Amino acid sequence: MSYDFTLIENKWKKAWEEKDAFYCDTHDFSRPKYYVLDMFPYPSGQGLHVGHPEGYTATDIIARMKRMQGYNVLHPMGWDAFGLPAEQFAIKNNVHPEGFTRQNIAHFKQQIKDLGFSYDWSKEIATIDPSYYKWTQWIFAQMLRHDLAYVSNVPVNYCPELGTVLANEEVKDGVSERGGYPVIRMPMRQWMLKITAYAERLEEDLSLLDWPKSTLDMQKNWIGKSIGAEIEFDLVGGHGSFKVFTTRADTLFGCTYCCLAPEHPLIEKITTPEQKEAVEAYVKEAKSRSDLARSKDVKGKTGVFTGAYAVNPINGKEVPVYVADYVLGSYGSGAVMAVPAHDERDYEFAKKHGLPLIQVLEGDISETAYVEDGKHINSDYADGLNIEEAKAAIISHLEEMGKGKKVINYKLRDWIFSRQRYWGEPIPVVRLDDGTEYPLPDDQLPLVLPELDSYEPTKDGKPPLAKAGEEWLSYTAEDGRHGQRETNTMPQWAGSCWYYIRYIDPHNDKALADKQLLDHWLPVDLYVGGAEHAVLHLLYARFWHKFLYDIGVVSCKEPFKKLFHQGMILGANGEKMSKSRGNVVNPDDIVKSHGADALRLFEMFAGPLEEAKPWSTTGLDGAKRFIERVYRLVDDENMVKLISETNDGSLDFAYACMVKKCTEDYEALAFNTAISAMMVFVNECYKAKSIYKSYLEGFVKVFSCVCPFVGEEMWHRLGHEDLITYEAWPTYEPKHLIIAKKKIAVSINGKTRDVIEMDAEIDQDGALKEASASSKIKPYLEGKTIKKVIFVPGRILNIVVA
RNA sequence: GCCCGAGUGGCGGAAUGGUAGACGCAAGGGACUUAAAAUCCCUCGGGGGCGACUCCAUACCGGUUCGAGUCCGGUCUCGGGCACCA
Repeated sequence: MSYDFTLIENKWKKAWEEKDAFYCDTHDFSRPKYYVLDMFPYPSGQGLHVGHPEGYTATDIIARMKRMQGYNVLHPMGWDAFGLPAEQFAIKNNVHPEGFTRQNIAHFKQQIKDLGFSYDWSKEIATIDPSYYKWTQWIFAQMLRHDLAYVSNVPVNYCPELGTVLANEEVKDGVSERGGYPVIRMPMRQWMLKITAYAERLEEDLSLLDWPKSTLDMQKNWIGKSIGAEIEFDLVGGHGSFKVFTTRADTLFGCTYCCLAPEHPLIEKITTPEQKEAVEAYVKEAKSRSDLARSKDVKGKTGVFTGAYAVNPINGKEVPVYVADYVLGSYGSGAVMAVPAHDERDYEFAKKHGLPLIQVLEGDISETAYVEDGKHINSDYADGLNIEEAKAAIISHLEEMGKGKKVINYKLRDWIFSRQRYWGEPIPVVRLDDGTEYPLPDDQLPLVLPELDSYEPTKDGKPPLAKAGEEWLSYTAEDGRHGQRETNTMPQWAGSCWYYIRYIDPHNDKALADKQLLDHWLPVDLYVGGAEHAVLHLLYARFWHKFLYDIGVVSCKEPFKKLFHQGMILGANGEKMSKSRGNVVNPDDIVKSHGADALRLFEMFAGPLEEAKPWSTTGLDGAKRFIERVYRLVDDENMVKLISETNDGSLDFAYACMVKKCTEDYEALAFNTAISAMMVFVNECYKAKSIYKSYLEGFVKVFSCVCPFVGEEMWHRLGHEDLITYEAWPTYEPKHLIIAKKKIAVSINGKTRDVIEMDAEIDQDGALKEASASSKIKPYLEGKTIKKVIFVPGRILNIVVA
């Protein structure tokens, strides 16, 4: 009977389900906990992609190993189910998006089960369940009560094609991240979350995390902490003052003009009548320009003179005030002091508009601004100082005058949190007739999405929920106050900000989750998902977690202790898989043709987990061939005969190596090398005269983490009634790793000239003696003097001669 | 432009500063078979030599070291992220 993967996989899939094999009793605190989490998928209409099983297999291997190591393992799965594609499907077919979404979830779930992942389905959640989004809404209401949510009429990224506003993070190069549609800037009433209030902690606590360096760097850059100074410039003629932000206060003596952003409130006031027309025209154009147009002419450096002058507080010099759109209204104070000699942008602007340069650091400024460190000149008391010294001197001088101080700025902006869509969590707020925003009391949550006749926005651009009818829209509070319900919904990110919390206690209707359980289970020990979420989801989730920490819901500062990004599975041609390239592989087909175990093994063996790896049909064949080779150990008559209850010692070394390597490599998520160690062991088994049964069992345990179906079948065939799931993780005798004879490389002046087998315990003199006797070494030593000998026990002997 | 990361056989990839190419894929040769598949054995970075051997080789240039794919400095190429953040 050869390897019939379909039979084996169906058999054990059924058995696991019947025995509820992967159920996790979260109340069992008697064993150490391990929480291993996947980024939950958006259940799209296309079903699972071969990219999904990569990360899922990685976490599944860890989950299975940890169970065998005696941990109480929480390994859940759920659905990030609100989202645009379902809404677009609903609009097109005029059906409710929920039906389509539920159908997709069912399909995903079946596909995931077919792949043998050991999820505890009793913990399953979907962000679209009212029992789930009740608590998403609750968190939002709490944020509103804590002044972290507010309404603002801000210039937003509006995407006409999608009919909604997007977060800064959702816009790339001036087009929507999803779909690539043009985005324009226009002012609109929006809900905002004050993520900026957490900027410092979001930056600082990155140091607590075991995350990929690239992701930490990306978050750091996104938060964009920058230490500098705020300096006040008075306007000539008593029109008040404005503040600028600079990280180069040391160059203040080199300031030759100032620049305001087109959005700056002072512009209207200070512009002289002669300049009025030009300034108004410039401001009007600058405001209407999209981000895309702005970013396209970075080189342009346009701007106009306002006619006003400001006083440089350090030396009383009057400098002209310009308005230019290279100054951003939303960063710092929306105004800068320009030092063209030492800032590239100011240099460009000054050259273009004929403004003077004052050099305050030694260096060449004939072609470009000089931005390196150096000695200050033309700077009065700061002459001769370097950048850091000059900064300190000038800032403290400004402080004395009351004209400046040290400040910290962040690039991070508040999060635009409302969307003009139907298929999202309704924002649980009523705008009372007196204009206040009233969060719904807890007992009125969840606020369930109302049924509508159609799902597109209204003709006059209002969100779909505006069509819900007066009965839903009109609201009267218990105290008689009246208002209108909010018709915006939350962005897709909302539900994914806290789902890892809900898995711990998914059916709780009194709280997000029981506090005692949260304290026990958080933080997540290992979180695996795509690098595309390096800033968006992972920053938002950290923000919400910190808020929940502040209001006492959770007791740890960070949600995800260790993070890992799996690399992409590329098409066989090395390009990204996509329908248009025609290189998409469907996992269902592979399960049918090669089996789930082969798919899992192939994806883990193809290369390092974090690297992008091309799909390979022959590689998949190879994976299946290895499984067959493993399976023959318990299936092929001649091999079965070799299995022995007594140990002849022939596999001691190979077994110890395999267990050690696999345990360490699994822990490090280095599955490709762990699998190669298993291959080496299996090759040894084929060479051995007998196979010690207990070694074979240990191997099957390790192997079953990657290939659970065939692993379970082999375990059964080895005579076990119980599932392999909770068997103890294999150990080995450390002494089996010690070998008596080792091959020592002998080199002369660093070049290997011979490899000699020596006693492992041999010392330098002994090794030198053996090496000198070698016919390959002798010629190199004749007539030479040995100047130095380097000996690394068990590895190398290097003889330096001259 | 700035910030990360990566460049190793025909291919995917291994190598605590210590025998470069583990393990696998592909290819070639052989065994078994009426035949095929499967399986098993052998070869498999490049040059030179009948051969024992020998020289070259981890993108490129330099450095540190007894010894560098690995550490340091510079260059090039590719991938990812940010992008007028003062």
